[in-house]
Amino acid sequence: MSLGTVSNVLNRPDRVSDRTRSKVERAMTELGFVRNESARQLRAGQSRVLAYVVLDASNPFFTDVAQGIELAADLSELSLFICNSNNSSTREEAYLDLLQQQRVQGILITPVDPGADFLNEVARRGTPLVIVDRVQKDLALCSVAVDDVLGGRVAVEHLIDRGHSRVAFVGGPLSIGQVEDRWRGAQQAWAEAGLPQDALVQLTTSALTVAEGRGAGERLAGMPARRRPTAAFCANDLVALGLLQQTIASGRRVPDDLAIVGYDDIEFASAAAVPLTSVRQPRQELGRTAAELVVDEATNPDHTHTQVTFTPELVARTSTLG
Amino acid sequence: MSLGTVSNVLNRPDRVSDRTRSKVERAMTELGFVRNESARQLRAGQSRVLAYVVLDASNPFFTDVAQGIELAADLSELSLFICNSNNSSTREEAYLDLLQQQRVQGILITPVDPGADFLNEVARRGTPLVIVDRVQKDLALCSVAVDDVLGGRVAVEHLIDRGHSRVAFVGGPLSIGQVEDRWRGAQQAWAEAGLPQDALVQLTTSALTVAEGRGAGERLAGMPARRRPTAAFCANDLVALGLLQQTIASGRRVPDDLAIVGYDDIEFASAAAVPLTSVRQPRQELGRTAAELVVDEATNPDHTHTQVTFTPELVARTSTLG
DNA sequence: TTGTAGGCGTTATCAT
DNA sequence: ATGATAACGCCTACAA
Repeated sequence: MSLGTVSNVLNRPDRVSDRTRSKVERAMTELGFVRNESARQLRAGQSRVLAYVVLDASNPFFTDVAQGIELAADLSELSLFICNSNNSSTREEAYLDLLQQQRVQGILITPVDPGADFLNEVARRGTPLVIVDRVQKDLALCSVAVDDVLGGRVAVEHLIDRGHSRVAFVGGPLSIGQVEDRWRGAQQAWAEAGLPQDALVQLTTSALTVAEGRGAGERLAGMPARRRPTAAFCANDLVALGLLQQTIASGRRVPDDLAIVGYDDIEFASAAAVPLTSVRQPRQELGRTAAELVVDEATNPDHTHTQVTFTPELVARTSTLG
Repeated sequence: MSLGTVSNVLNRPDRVSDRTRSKVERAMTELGFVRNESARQLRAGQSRVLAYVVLDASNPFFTDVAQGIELAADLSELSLFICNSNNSSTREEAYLDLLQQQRVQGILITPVDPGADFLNEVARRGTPLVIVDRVQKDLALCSVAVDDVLGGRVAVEHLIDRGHSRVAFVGGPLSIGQVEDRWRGAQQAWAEAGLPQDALVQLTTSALTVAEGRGAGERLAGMPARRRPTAAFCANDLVALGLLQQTIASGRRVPDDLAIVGYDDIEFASAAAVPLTSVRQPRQELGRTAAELVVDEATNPDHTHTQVTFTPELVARTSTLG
């Protein structure tokens, strides 16, 4: 019995006699043999792993996207590793290096900065990479995104429809592309309605978290009543939930004293103190599509880079409807 | 210029003359060279990666645990891969196989079934493994957990203190160890207060999700008023939020018509329709401690298996205090 | 059916 | 300062 035979037991069991095979198998379990994936991969040249480098693993929006990716990965019999960059460029780049070195089949990423050079660099070096939740301007990469400018528009148009003429945009930092787009959309809708520019107030937060939303609520409450907005459009649901919570806790009412629109329509939005009006993105589909694109890029020689854009949709609930 | 020199540029740059070194480095970036981690690892025998196999990536409780793990992993300069078993034993086992084969430094896992043989098997085969959020009965493994029986007790004691004498336990399936423990704790507190056994009603759900919580709310509402509990203790916050939402949506009031206690104290608990009383677990610390234990097991030859148990703490809010 | 040999990319040792 | 070489574990073509 030789080395090659053992390998055959693993890879072409039919070529091995029953007796030899069972003998080998017994030995394996007894000795606790575990295939060395590094060696296999070194020989094979590629792995059966996808990775999703996510901006914030604790934001339910991204875990839903991840679930969509998993769905598609399962169909292609690939495993998914989730890597949390936690909004840090440094961490993000470290993960990208590691994943390339591991020769994963493909990388999905919601990047801190979609303009960063090293993203294109990854693809140039041969690892398929798809941008999730951001459009890529230059067309050197695949991307799957939702039209955030449009999302910002529909949110603010809804508030205008409800009669609000003094509105706050709550979110930040603006260096986050998603935030900037939503803000731009908000401004467009505002301008088109012919409302005075200074009646759309920007309340910048330093992160898109519940805690920052609460803080914004305090700042809002501190404004003189005359200048105080009667409605707020938040850059995501976490901020909106924080704002909602702070507003109610301080004795003001939603939507009577302050109407609130969120963004993402995470599951908790409808379970909030006051069910939250929000701009829904097709989260799972975003993930599924992105995964299909990496797989295509990894396996189809005729792959062409594709930019998919989904359309967001306003879901109106009590927080604006009273 | 030979192969060995190139390797030296990468690993001991000081042994290479400046001219050669820069020449090699230039070539590398031009050609888009990427180190092959498989080959490195094959030679080195081990990797700089930890993995956390999590039960449900979309439950904020687990993402907070993961954040704790990341914190500790960073300190040891290890990367963390998050793998979502999504409550499936099959997926869980597939991930475990893959990770062992990849020779990761260590595995952290919140298992579907902490009694499963293959968990011990992993450790026996040489990959350090720590159980997170479950105690391990036999002491062959490290584990970090919270005393869920105690958690169940304090939750129900709190409700008894508030004067409730007919309480529902909402959660399931009971095959989930955490659920069973919390239910046991609830029963103990109930018995010790001398209350009639059948006044502690069990409302079983098929999963610990918001949707299941809503469903339980409907069943609760359907009970005849005489027998209907005046309070509910939910096996986790997701269920509690669903129940809360359904209760309010159907026009009943919390806590007047129904008091609710959740479990985990996730961030959304305090932002809920009615701020949720919940049993807090030290989530980040759970993760941090677990990571420290795997690292110890991986690096310290004198490592001894340790079972760490944390104590939960009741956080009383409006959903029980009115 | 079973055994043998070469090579995947990297690193460390040893010799130049 | 640089170059040659063996070894890590696995897989596969080929030989016996």
